[in-house]
Amino acid sequence: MRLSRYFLPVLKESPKEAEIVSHKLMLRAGMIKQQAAGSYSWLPLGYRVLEKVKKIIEQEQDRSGAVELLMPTLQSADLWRESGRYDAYGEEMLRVKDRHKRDMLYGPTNEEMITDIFRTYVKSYRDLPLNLYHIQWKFRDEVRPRFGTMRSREFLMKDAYSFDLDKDGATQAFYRMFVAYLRTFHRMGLVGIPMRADSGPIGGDMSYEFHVLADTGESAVFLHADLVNKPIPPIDTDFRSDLSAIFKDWTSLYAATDEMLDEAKFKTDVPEDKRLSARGIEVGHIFYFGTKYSDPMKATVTGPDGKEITVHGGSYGIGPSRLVPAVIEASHDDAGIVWPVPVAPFEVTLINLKAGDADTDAACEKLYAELGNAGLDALYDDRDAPAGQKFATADLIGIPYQIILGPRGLKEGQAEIKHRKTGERETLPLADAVERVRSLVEPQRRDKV
RNA sequence: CGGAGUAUAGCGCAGCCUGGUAGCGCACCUGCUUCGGGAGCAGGGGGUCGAGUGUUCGAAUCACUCUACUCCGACCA
Repeated sequence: MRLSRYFLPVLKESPKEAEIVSHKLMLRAGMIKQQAAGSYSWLPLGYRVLEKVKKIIEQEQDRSGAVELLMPTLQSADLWRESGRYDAYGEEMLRVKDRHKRDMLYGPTNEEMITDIFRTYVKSYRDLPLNLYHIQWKFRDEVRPRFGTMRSREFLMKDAYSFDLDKDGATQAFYRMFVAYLRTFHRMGLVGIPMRADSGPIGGDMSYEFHVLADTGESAVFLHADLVNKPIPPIDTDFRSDLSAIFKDWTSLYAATDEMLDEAKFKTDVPEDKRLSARGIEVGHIFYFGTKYSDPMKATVTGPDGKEITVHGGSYGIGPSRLVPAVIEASHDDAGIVWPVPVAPFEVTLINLKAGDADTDAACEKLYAELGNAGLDALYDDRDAPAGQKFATADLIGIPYQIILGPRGLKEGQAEIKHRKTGERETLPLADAVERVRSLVEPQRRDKV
């Protein structure tokens, strides 16, 4: 992408409505624009990050055996009357009427709709297990949206819904999502820790929240320090096998948010030097809900013995539009965002220090083409602007690597590479620059772990 | 929904108390000079001062009503 032809409205000062660092940086980096309380446009740079986050989620959902589809945002109230939630859901649900005065709603979630799809088509136990998911915009009319896209009213959500014959089957489905989530957050360059959550009226231990550790997180979390660097289940994990050992392994180490904290247990289960108090941002939630929807909505299949079986379900959410600020909260410095490679809008930016100078332009054009040929996501800053401005922009928008080229270096046949995260700079022959960046970027993509 | 604020150019702000027809920085446009960490000089464009009503000879400024947005709290992917 050539910056001169791109749309990147960066701001020197952050608009006053922004309170937390991720919100400020997303506004300053030209990633989002607020349109109303809790409602945002995703500008090109922000949209690229959101798409990368989505892609990783899709890859890991697919790997786990879940199947993607897409359901509408507007739903008929009738479905929600069936489950009883039309009246149970409060003001948070945005209710609208269509031209025929029919009651509609902007979906805050999709359990009813997916259950309707399931009961229409799935009739036999042989079709189970099944896990269907989609990534769609939701709306919850929060009393008080805040922190930018961290807590917006309209938000993007990946929600998966599993269907199984019985609780044992549903438990396996739960484990598959558990493992998929561990992998998903790791792949984004985050530390995502599963924490026992309140499972409400269902009870049991089948409700986990995943929290990203970040100093500015909204909730206090307490965990065993070994969880932070615990290796995730690898890419060749067999999702058709029994994953209970992985689940037990991870959940044997204590981790809880302040709401669920059992201080006595924290102290007895975790040695003192391993007790970690930190802050976390909730980015995912998985839980088993049994027959809560299948029962009233009559989602049943015929069993081997010819009898009708009410299916057991679970649902599994991840908030991509929240993950973007969560990554920023976990990774930034005074100069701006520091993107982990897997979700960076561009992996490398080429900075032409003297746009308009024929030799420098020619050398940059060549480099830019080579970056593309090497399979790198590259942003070429070809603007006619002072060097300082280009450096500041590159740092602000957080591209992991900067290749800096000006007449001075060009005369020596040298280019400079700056590592955004460490600030480290290296000077190397122009001809080696692309390969050097490629070798730095590739292992950090985490697409083969 | 309770409490507290804010609203003046794209962004950040001053002006309001003490009414006299709007200003600063950044951004934007033109020209020249610059060019390795958000450039310099000169010139220029852009605002029914959130909306409505009222008081007044005169309202960004005073009064009332409304709307939007933000913050703290209770609530949430």
